[in-house]
Amino acid sequence: MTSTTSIDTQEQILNVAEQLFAENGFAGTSLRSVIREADVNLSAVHYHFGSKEELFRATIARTAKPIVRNQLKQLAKCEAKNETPSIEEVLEAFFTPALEVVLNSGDRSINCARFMGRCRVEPDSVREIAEQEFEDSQKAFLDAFGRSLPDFSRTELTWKLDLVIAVLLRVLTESSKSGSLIRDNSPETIKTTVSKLVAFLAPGLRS
Amino acid sequence: MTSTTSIDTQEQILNVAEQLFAENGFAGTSLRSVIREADVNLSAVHYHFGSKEELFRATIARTAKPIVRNQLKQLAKCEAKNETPSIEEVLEAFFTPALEVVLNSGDRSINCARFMGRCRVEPDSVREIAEQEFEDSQKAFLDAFGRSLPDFSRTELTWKLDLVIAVLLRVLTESSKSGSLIRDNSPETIKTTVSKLVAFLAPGLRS
DNA sequence: AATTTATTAAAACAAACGTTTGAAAAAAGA
DNA sequence: TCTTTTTTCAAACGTTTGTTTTAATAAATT
Repeated sequence: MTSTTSIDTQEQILNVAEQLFAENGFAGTSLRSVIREADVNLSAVHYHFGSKEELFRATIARTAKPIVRNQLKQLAKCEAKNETPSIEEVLEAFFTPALEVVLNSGDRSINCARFMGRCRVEPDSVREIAEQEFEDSQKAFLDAFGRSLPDFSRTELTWKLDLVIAVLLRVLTESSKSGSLIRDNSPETIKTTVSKLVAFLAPGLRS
Repeated sequence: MTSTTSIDTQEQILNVAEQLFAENGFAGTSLRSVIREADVNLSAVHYHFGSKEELFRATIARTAKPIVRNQLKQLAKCEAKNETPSIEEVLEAFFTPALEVVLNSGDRSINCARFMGRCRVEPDSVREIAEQEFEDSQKAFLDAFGRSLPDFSRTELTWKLDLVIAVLLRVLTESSKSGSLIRDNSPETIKTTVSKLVAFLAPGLRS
């Protein structure tokens, strides 16, 4: 079935595509620049993925799926322990999986962070592809916000969750730069980053 | 010198370029799509601006210059009144001019907001052009943060200012959508939006 | 070993890209 | 009015784009 070399080809294309999509966006990335750096034939991308758009979908799905899965799992766990968890716990369940998945991606960490950030500002047609991959998480956490902060309207919680995501993505995107919130990829760095983020945002969410 | 028709041509190109750069980014926007919608000749953009890159620079400069000027003015004013203003006053001096300029741009409001947001995630070569236009403001407000929050290190204040900008841009970008923080362009909406933003961020900045 | 399937390779396609050119038209200055 | 400058226009330049086609090679199956 799936021979070793073909898996390598697919993965190599995905890795390079992730980097170039992150740096130059969907429109700014040509398939030829991808195959040049991935050292594969131009036809390989159409053979394995079908089109440029399908390649984009596969690229975001690879990162989004484990994040969403772990976010929902951690949210469920903290709601099992406590019927109405605090907003701090909800934020923790939101941030931790994202930071873990991204920061534990080895060499891909920075690309995968910047790629997610970039997805959010792609043109509508491209952005929708990415948003589909996160919509389960987004819906679940908006509900969780509603239970933890019952005094606010749905619209108020909507823009607040939106800003929480903006902050998370900014932190991930800038994680490699000097003066960043994130210093390394160790487990305790993730924990302290999460609590810094929670401390930064929780008061404003209650206000 | 500058005939009426030529000013109209330049402005029309700038308006359309702003919209398309905002929607599709620098690489995703072709000069041909600009001139098509602006209803001018292809050569007009090279005649008036020189190149696609120079057109981009002119587009961001038009919005950035009045924002930066008013931010610095308001910051100076509030520091004249009070040697060490509170972080709330500093945030207010940062947010108000940006919201005013963007929301008072008539039809261009949404394009000009989304364009600024997009500039921040352009590839390095393009992003630098935009960052040059804001660097005076960014430097001044980092210093102001340092005076208002003397207990934090420069690196801590750097990522905090960075997140403040991320939140501001997200609010501006989403200003047209339902469930947004901003409901209309009236002066009192600007004031209440600013105080909501200040309330949302100031506690986290002190933490 | 023979045959079928999966994968890679090279070449070509029309369409769209940023930029340049040289001439026509419009506006301004004398 | 005549001359000069400014602005517009159509056409073409050489590249690059995503995709398709056809053939060659490698791997798996029988």
